[in-house]
Amino acid sequence: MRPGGRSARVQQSVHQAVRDLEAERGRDALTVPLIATRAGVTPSTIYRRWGDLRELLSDVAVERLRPDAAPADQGSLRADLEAWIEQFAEEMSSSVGRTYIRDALLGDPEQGNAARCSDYAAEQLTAIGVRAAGRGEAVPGVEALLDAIVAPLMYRILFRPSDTSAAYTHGLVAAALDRR
Amino acid sequence: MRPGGRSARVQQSVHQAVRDLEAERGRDALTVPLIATRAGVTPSTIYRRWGDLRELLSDVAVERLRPDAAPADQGSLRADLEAWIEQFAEEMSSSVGRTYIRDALLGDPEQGNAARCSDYAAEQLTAIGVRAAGRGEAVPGVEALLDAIVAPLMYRILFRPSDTSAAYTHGLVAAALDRR
DNA sequence: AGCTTAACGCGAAGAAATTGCTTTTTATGG
DNA sequence: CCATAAAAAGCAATTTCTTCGCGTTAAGCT
Repeated sequence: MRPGGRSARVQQSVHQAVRDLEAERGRDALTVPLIATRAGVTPSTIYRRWGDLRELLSDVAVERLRPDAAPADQGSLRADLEAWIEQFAEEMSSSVGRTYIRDALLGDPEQGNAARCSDYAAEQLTAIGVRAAGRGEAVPGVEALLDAIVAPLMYRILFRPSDTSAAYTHGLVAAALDRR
Repeated sequence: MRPGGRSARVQQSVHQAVRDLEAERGRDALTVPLIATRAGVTPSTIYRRWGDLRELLSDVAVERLRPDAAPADQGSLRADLEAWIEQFAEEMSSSVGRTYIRDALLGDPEQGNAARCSDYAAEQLTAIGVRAAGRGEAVPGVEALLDAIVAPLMYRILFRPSDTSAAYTHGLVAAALDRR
């Protein structure tokens, strides 16, 4: 592996080309030759590095799913969770959000990219949990929060076009915190 | 749409070809022309009917994910749920199971096939619930069961290569039933 | 039975994927 | 600091897949 120099430039310009073309022509119009041309690279370079279009899109999708800020402090564990999951739901259930999730899941035989998505959520929840513990609040484990809050939401988004409103997500938070 | 006659035969032979070739050469070796030849059909027929390989694989995957029997009666709601989710987890977390889930999810812009997967689980849970209600047991709603039992399991399978053992799934059942 | 038209077959044209070979460039060790 | 081994990218030819127009077949309907 060569992390720097030309390789880095190629990766960057290819990723940028994907983002640009996605915005310009829509995701379904993306092809490897098209991306390669825009990035100033030959198609074989992309095929050799990423394998196929799906894996490339998967990489780009994971980057876009990375949270850009720490979860906001609302003063209490419950409020922090409610605010975070509400925003999370909004992003993920949108048309683009769903597409990114699916892309991240698909082009990824080794499950690595999907795991990174879950790690992002876990990191955010951990930050919320640490802050709450600092306040002296009782905090469920991250696993429990993933199971009770993130998983039901993602299941709905992926499998069932159904309610993902704040009313619903807040209910998930309540169920997670009010458990015996 | 023409459900019968030649169309039905084509669909059947194409689906059969997918299953056969999948077993013979592995899923990654599948291509539209290969499937078409095996099915005794021209490639353009497949492209016209299914659009692309992903949608075809999605259709086949959903069929294979359809439960083949009603959930077994273990004498109580808790035991029924435990037995059902345990078997469900075993099937879904296997290598083939995960592949089918991903295929069903991916080749499906309209979300129809993914929804059918969820419907299968909902049907099974409903059957268990109706039986338990007949015994006079208190039964959570299907939505609650999906959120509390199915969703966490599927999230783990899709996003995090982690524990999906009976110990874990039975814990999900306990959490679902012991909720206030 | 006859009619309409959805669905399939065929073949050509165009686009994308794969691969061997060459060239460039990075990282390392003298 | 240069030499060198090897990784990564470029190039081009080949193979394979995809799309599309047009003719043919056969469901479904009256």
